[in-house]
Amino acid sequence: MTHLESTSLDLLKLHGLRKTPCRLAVLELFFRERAALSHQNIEQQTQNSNFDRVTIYRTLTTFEEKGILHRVPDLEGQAKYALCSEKCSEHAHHDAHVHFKCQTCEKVLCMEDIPLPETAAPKGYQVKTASFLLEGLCAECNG
Amino acid sequence: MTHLESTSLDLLKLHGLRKTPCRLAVLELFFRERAALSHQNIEQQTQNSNFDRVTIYRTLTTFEEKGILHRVPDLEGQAKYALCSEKCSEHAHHDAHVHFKCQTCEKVLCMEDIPLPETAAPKGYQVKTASFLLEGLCAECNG
DNA sequence: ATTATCTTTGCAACTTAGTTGCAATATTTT
DNA sequence: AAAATATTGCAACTAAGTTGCAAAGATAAT
Ligand SMILES: [Mn+2]
Ligand SMILES: [Mn+2]
Ligand SMILES: [Zn+2]
Ligand SMILES: [Zn+2]
Repeated sequence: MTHLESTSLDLLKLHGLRKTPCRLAVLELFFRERAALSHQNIEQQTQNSNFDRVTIYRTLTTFEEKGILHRVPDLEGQAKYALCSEKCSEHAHHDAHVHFKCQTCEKVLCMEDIPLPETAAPKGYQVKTASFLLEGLCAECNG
Repeated sequence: MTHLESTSLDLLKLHGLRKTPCRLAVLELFFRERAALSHQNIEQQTQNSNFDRVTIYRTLTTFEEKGILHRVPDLEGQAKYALCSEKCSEHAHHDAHVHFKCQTCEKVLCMEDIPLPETAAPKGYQVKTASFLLEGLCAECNG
């Protein structure tokens, strides 16, 4: 059993989810890639396993509910997901960090270290959540 | 000719676009509502005119290209559009402001007065554009 | 190890968003 | 009024996402 396999297994147990090939494969994929992934990305990168598209959709939804993955703001296009920090749970997500999308390699990355900038809410408005997406060139593509 | 009609007409002329019922209706709708609108919103709010869905899609695309409308980051769900400031043109958009989505009335608003917060780009990364979406209760719904 | 219970999967069918080609129509220019 | 050009509507298509349900699989109890 590889390292990623056992980490993934632990994560499933921790959240009371059954160990299934699709769930393990999806988790391992997220651990290997360190970027946000769309349903389509996952389908392509697990082609040989031939999981049903619906199963992958359901896996993503389940993981989001449990606090294993969070949705990442990818304007235009499909929903993307990324691994949550340990703070997240079934009850609440705590993924208030900046995200970065590279215009060259298209990767979307969580900048866990960059907190969301403080926001001057206009008077009368009550801000509950915020999301901040930067776009440009990632370290790799910037050269 | 109402005020909105003539404003809309001017805008079409200014961008070298022909005056058509669909384009006028869509522009007037944007001037009346002051919120971002999706294709679906527009289709519903112009039902009696019975414009073809495809025509509405093309109208939105054209307006975006010309710098009349800009896309608004609405995570999940369909693309939304809002009126651009006068600075925008065929050649470049200049809509770097904060957007606000009300969790109650679902309206998405341009906060033209709130500029984007300065962003500490992580080293190695080159930031080119950014988008900041606040969510919560709008002034109306906050009561 | 077998069985019972409860979860997850795969399939088929459906919905909604968005795109493309093309002929008919409307708008602008001459 | 006719010619030139831009826009529309239709039909057909692709892609994303959802739902119901029966069969298969995982875990827990015996
Ligand atoms: Mn993230
Ligand atoms: Mn705006
Ligand atoms: Zn890159
Ligand atoms: Zn509101």
